[in-house]
Amino acid sequence: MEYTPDVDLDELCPVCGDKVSGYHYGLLTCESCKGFFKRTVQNNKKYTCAETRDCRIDKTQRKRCPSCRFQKCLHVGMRLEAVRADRMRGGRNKFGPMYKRDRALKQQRKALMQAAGSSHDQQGFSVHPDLVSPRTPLPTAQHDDMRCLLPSLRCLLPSDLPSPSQHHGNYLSNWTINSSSAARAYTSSPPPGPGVPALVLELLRCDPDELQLQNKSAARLLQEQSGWNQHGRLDTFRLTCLLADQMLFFMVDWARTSIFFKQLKVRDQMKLLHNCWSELLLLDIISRQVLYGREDRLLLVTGQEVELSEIVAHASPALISLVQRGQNLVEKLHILKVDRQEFACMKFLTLFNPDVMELEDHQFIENVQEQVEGALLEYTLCTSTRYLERFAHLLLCLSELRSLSMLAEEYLCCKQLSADVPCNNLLIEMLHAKHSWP
DNA sequence: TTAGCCTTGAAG
DNA sequence: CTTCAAGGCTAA
Repeated sequence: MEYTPDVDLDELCPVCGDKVSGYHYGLLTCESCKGFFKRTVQNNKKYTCAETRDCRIDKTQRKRCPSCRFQKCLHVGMRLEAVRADRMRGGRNKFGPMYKRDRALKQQRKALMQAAGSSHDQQGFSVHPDLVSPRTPLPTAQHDDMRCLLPSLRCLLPSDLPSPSQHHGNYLSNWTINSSSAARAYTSSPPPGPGVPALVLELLRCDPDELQLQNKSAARLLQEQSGWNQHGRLDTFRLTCLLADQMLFFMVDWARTSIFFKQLKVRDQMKLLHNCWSELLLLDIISRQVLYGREDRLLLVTGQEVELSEIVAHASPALISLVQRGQNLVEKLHILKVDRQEFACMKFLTLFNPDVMELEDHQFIENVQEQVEGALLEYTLCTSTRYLERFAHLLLCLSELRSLSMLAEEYLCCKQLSADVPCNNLLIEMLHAKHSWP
């Protein structure tokens, strides 16, 4: 078993891919990007891109476009506040504890990956190499402060840690909005980059960190698996439901802390989520494939991969057609090279659906829909020459997503009728909600 | 301007 | 005391 004592330093700089030299301005970066970021912020430098604001930044080309380099610095999560206005040397800043937590998280992640890798090898699972040395931004303070929200754990595993009391019984009915922590999350937004609409940046900031999702879901899955292994073989479908259930909790957590959504009354929040949960779930899976996935494999939220051929080999015709339609959509979005910004907009467009019946704050929801649509259009205008066509394609994908999600819900309903779905979880609550509204 | 190495100094 | 992420310096 390979062991590297210096866990942090074998990673690559998320900006340019060079060797990292330590934590700088919020995350692990190389020495040169540290210096570049410092010079840019200290001297209040303004750059302009001579190309189309999407220059590749790597070790050999990082000097060519400072504009895109700085943009990337901000995008991966380097923090302006960490550059000191008074230029005081030495000492520590408020990020110290965050660095410490991040180190612990990485350590834990590494152990998890080793455990997951060895225990899944016989089952055809593998671990995505890009995710072992991540290219996603590091967790920020706001994510670290978020408590681990897994109330479903309570119902499925009663012996587990106690969860907050508001999560007893019906998961959504008496769920409360923690506005103070939500407000804190958006107090310091980076300055809008050239061409990227401020709202798009804001929506992107609401996106959870992929690595944290991985850690939480992988830990949960391993725990479940160890429990099952004592009593018999693990059931794949049951495991899938568990994973979907987990993803639903992440989704609810994302929504409740997101801009606009947190301003809504709980009743409207529930209606919106009940309406679009399956779309958001699929969009989440699909965006993961487009952004990080590899061909002919399904990348799970846990960071594990499953061969598509393996799924198809064991699936019913209904499931096979679902998988194929999903793959077509992945392919389409992949060709379009849809990025995180656009996916973030698409998530909000899906969530803020003004067609939902009996909304109390219908006007507001319609406004949000229009604002996000406008921001997405503006964004495509900056990033694509054939922006109208691109924008139309993206909306078309959303409508395909809608019909796909309806098929998926039908599939789940059939499965549930045959009592294959484990009951008493958020997935089933969502499945039933749409039909049981007054 | 860049990027590797140096100095500093509060936190642990 | 040690640590290590800030800022500083300087040759290329």
